[in-house]
Amino acid sequence: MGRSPILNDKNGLKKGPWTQEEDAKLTEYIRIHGPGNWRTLPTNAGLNRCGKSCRLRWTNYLRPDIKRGRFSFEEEETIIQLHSVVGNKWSAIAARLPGRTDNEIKNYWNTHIRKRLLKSGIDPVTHSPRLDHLDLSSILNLSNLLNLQTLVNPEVLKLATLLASSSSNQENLMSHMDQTLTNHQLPNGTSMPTSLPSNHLCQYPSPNMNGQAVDENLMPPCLPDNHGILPSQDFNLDSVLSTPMSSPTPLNSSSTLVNSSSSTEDDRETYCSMSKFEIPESFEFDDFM
DNA sequence: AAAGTCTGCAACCGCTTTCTT
DNA sequence: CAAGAAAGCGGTTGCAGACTT
Repeated sequence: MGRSPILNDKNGLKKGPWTQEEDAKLTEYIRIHGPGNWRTLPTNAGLNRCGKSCRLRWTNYLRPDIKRGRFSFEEEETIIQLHSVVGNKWSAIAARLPGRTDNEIKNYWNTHIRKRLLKSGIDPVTHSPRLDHLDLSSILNLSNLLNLQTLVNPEVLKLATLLASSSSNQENLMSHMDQTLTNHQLPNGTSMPTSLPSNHLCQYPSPNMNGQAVDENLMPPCLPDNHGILPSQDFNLDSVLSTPMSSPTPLNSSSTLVNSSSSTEDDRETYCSMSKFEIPESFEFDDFM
């Protein structure tokens, strides 16, 4: 694993993977002088590296408080939950996971969690179910797992059931579901946008309330605008975010709703995370950041 | 067994924010 | 207050090893 073999930049500074000798020099120097002043550190420590590279090596790898190895279930839960609130703010997430670096969390997200969410039919950007990426049996599974009766119009689920048991025309169904959702009053009192892109059925209220198709790449990272996540009055985000996670953090637990017989272990974990984390209506993203 | 492909992750890049003078 | 330096951050790259054909 790692980077290209030894390369030198135009200033003659070494790039690429660190050797044990370099690690030892850096560690020893910081042990004596402490971290900081990264510009002069390489010279003082006898390293032919740029300060930035030294800082990165220290913060991401050599720091003594870094926890290495597999992410625990609780850590993974926390990452998913926090990501649903702050998006790709890896440093903010890392601040709540003692011993984990933002880089490590980012990598873990991109290589493990993101894929698993996609596989489970959940959009890793919005944390909403993606009906366009699910077969209908998955939709039904998903609704059971998430206790989605509160999120999705029962008629939609009924339609999905019907279609799952027959081979009806899927396009017609989606069109019908669209219309159904449009008329559906949301549990928090708001209404569906008048025209919702059919491929974003569960992201309501839609990020684009004008009813135009929404390019998910242009969407902001999952702001707490109820993209399929409903507010909970008794949820206190501050208490969650201000508490570094040293033990399992039971948020707003509804994990008992998870149907243990209807999905894989991985899927259950993912759905469990999705169902446990709820955002208060009064949540202010700016305050958190 | 060899070749090709996929995966994981350390490290780099470049932009933004914060600090210092 | 402005400018430059330092630090922070998120996105991306590219290699080694694992896996598949």
